[in-house]
Amino acid sequence: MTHHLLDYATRIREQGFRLTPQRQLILDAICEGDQHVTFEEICRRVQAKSSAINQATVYRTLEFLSKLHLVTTAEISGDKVYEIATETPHHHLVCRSCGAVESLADSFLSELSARLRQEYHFKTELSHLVITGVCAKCGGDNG
Amino acid sequence: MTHHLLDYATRIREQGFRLTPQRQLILDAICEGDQHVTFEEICRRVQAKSSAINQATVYRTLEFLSKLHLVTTAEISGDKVYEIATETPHHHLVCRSCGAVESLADSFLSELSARLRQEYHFKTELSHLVITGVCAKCGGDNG
DNA sequence: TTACGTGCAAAATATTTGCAAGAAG
DNA sequence: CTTCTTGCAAATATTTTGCACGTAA
Repeated sequence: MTHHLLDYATRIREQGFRLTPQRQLILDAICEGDQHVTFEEICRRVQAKSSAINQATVYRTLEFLSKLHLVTTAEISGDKVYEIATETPHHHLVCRSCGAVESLADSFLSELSARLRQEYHFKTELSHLVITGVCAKCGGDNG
Repeated sequence: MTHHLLDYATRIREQGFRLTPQRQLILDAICEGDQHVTFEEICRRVQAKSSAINQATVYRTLEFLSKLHLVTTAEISGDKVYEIATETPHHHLVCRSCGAVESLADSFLSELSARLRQEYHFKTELSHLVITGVCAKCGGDNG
């Protein structure tokens, strides 16, 4: 996952905010996790690089980045997780048994979105949908 | 929403647990909310009827009822909410703008479930899926 | 230089736990 | 009776806040 830090910098500055080392580190920390990252994990990564970033700053920064739509949030098996917001939305299959997380292309949901739009006039904003179930490995599924 | 308390009683006793007044009150409180209820709301309702039920009991009971699959949980715009588990699953459309919550029949998701099962061997357990977006009223949608 | 951001520590919230007393079955 | 449950209060955990100092632009 490439980390277009310059883009982030621009998008932050465009809104009249500053790009601080703390914000960079936190963005890095989220990017490095190849998928979802918890608050705890973000703190760990960030503090490995710069020992003294305050937790309060992490809380404030995550809220800040969410407001700017640079970061999205979801809840996976009871844990709040963060992820870099991407151009093309994607979603996740989470196995209730082994906890495995698999990505799911947005196209899988386009039909559903279309129906909801037509029948309910509801415009889905599925940037980060989490679908729970049992994966192939755990289900002993063979058809 | 009918409250088949006897059924709950049976299902609780079947597992070797007891049906206490506290558990009844908490089940009532969840049923009375015509849709999702927060922890806070449950406490309020419960304490309106029996002034002195401890919060710790509510926490423990909700966990207990979840384990028995009598109650389901979801996260709606950052709030953990509880709902009575129904025979036929149903889901929710939540408007990010006005907060309105609309129910969605499970049939809307059957196609998606089928595809995930076929292509991923993933068995969905969508007891309480929350889809965020913008509702007709807020979207100014007309087609 | 001038707000915007951060660190810090304390406050406010939220959740969990141990244990003795109470009660359902 | 038996042991599952509750209440209570204390222990933890989590998140928020105020304020003075630091710093990006």
